[in-house]
Amino acid sequence: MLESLHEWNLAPGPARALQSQLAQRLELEDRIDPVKHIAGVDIGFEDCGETTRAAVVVLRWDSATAPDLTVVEQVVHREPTRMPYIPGLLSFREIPAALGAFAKLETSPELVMVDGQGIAHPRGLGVAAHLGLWLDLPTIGVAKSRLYGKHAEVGEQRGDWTPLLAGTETIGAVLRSRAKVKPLFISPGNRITLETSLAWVTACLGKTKLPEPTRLADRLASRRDSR
DNA sequence: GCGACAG
DNA sequence: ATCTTGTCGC
Repeated sequence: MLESLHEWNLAPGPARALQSQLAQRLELEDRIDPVKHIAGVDIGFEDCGETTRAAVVVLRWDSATAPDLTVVEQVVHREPTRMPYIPGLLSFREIPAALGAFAKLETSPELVMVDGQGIAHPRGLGVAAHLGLWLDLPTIGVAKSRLYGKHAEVGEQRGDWTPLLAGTETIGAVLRSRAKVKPLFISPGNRITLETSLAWVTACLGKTKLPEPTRLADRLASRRDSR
């Protein structure tokens, strides 16, 4: 479609304007089909950054055997890097490759966890939120550091969390996913609330800092297991 | 004008 | 993000 051809080739100014527009289309209430498969997404780079590699890992969620998660499919997609990293415009650099990976997927996840911010973004459209609009799926942003918002100190215990604030509005949560480790920044992307996002991230937490979907996608995108 | 700044 | 070995600790 015409719009898609231009969406990924915008200059910084127009890109920021588009983010503000698209943010208004986000659904911040739960609209989630019964969850049977959860996908984790992450992007990596090769050839000194010339090639972008998107990785998607799909895990099976069994309410009966939960929190046991089994990998049912994993896909890697490579394509030329289209633009440099610019704080606040990460989605324009990573989403094209991510969509390529999803296109190769045979399984259809009902929930997606993305390495990056959801609505915890200057214009309310982090990579997880932007991808959620394109896939029309519930997405959760799971970032390893802060981009936007303020917060109090987080408790030391695993599971402790404190709201991430933009003025008086809560846009996410700073979660201590594991004791003695830097906290995670969780924020809803699309079709999900912060409360539900926290519940799913917590449910997918293994013994490491990152929830399984993102942890496995990270490993796959980081070049080690991808070949 | 001076910082801050996902991956 | 990426370049990179060993090493300290639960």
